[in-house]
Amino acid sequence: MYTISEISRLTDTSAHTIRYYEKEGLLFPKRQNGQRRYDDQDVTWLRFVLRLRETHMPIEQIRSYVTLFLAHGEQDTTQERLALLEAHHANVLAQLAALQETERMIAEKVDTYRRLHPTIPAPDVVQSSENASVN
Amino acid sequence: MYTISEISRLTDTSAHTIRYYEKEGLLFPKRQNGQRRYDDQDVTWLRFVLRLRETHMPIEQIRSYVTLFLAHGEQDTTQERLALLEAHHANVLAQLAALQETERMIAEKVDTYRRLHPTIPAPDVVQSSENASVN
DNA sequence: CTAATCCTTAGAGTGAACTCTAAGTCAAGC
DNA sequence: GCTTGACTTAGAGTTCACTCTAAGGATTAG
Repeated sequence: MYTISEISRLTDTSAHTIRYYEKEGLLFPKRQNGQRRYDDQDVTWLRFVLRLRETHMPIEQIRSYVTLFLAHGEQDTTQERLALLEAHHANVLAQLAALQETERMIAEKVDTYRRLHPTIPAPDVVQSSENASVN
Repeated sequence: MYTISEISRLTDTSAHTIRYYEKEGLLFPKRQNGQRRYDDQDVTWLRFVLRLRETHMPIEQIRSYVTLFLAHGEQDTTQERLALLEAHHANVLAQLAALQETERMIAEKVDTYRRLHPTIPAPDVVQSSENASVN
């Protein structure tokens, strides 16, 4: 069982943010004499939440997911949760595609720069001179 | 030569945003009797800017890049521009890595769901039943 | 015992990137 | 010439996700 400062250290996230996430309904730790206590499962869950955030899933959507999870027991919310997850999955795949295309564009631009200016040291790229225009 | 409403349509970006980008120093179209006119190069450039934004390059950094470009002629700003681009390139690669890992986590979770609930139709996944816990 | 950590409420502040409005003027296309 | 679109300035408003503060009280660890 971890205190807030411990999980804060473990996940490299400020206690402020962790309390904020709780207020937003993303976390729900146990309490010991009023103080928050987090177990390993909570740590794992927070890490997953942070990952979702890194991939720009809005807090509100994460909350929907959690809400469905908590509603489970009264009704079977599996399908809805699966749908949410798959929607975000699609989203992540789209982000991946966009990133890859941009990556390609940038790499190409960098390459063109290098070809135009063979004087600049490159980290292991074979250069051929050619003409092209770059912004 | 396109008007603002035309480039707006072409890039699926509001005229508001396009003027905002110009105010922020990212665009600099020609003028005809005071009205903005965009050529194909401007369209290409705007598209590149949008891509950079999609990959979360801050406007300020894009502006730095543009500023260097405009300063070119007085001095050679190639190295600085290259540095900026490569920094963002590294950034994009990091984003890619994060996304891929999250993608894997989500795919795994979806898979576990499916394994726990073989009743839900899956789009071409062979299922084996096993027990596991999912959030 | 004492210092460090934690709690709460309630709200203010921040920064980024838009997004929109209003008012009045001017240009373009048919 | 009329309608539609474009212009400007200047600023207000919005959304999102934090981020921080203050005040006063409780708990924990050494």
